[in-house]
Amino acid sequence: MIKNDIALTIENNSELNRAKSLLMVETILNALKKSLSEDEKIEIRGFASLRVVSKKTGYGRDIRRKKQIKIKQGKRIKFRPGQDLKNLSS
Amino acid sequence: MIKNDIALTIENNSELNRAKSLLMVETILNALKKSLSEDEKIEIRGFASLRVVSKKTGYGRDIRRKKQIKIKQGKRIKFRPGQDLKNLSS
DNA sequence: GAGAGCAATATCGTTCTTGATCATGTCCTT
DNA sequence: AAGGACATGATCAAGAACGATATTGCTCTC
Repeated sequence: MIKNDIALTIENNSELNRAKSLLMVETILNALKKSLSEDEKIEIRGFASLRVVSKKTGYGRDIRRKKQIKIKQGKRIKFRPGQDLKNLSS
Repeated sequence: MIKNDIALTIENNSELNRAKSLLMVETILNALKKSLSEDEKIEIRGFASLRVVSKKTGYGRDIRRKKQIKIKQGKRIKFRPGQDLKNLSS
């Protein structure tokens, strides 16, 4: 399933046309991104929760040269499946 | 950010009222769940991708009794942040 | 439909998640 | 506003993911 399919789902279940549906998908995604960028957690009961956690790993590996390389510290997005997703994937 | 906030985002960016917006969120989530339950992968460029992978770990741990316990094999949902999410969390 | 733009893959050592479960905290519905 | 429902945290060890990068393959845009 790709982004267009999601827009199609919106189109089929609302009074919005295709273009507006696609715009709607973008709007929602941007809202989610913004929420995460502001260090908020996203919690969608029954589906999943997303949260930003800090990375601790400070190394990596250069495959070609086969040696360790330094990695800049940063953050990571943690995804936790909710109850419904756990059921379908158990 | 929680589910109601997402519905609010829809309400503010479409001709849908609150109830329809909430219904829209459920519709989309159900489409995503169904997609995953059918072993499809979800790929939203610039945001993230979700895919179902089979679990390999076959053990667990009972904290109270402090001993290993068997775990039934099943599936797991893997989340991979897309470019935009990587940027905001780097 | 073609070209451009991301995602997928392989690699390997260290860090981190997975898994069950109860208690607690947070959210949603009545 | 309160109660019911669901997420969170703690716990431990072993197996899996993470990280960079270039190439390949799929997706999106025009």
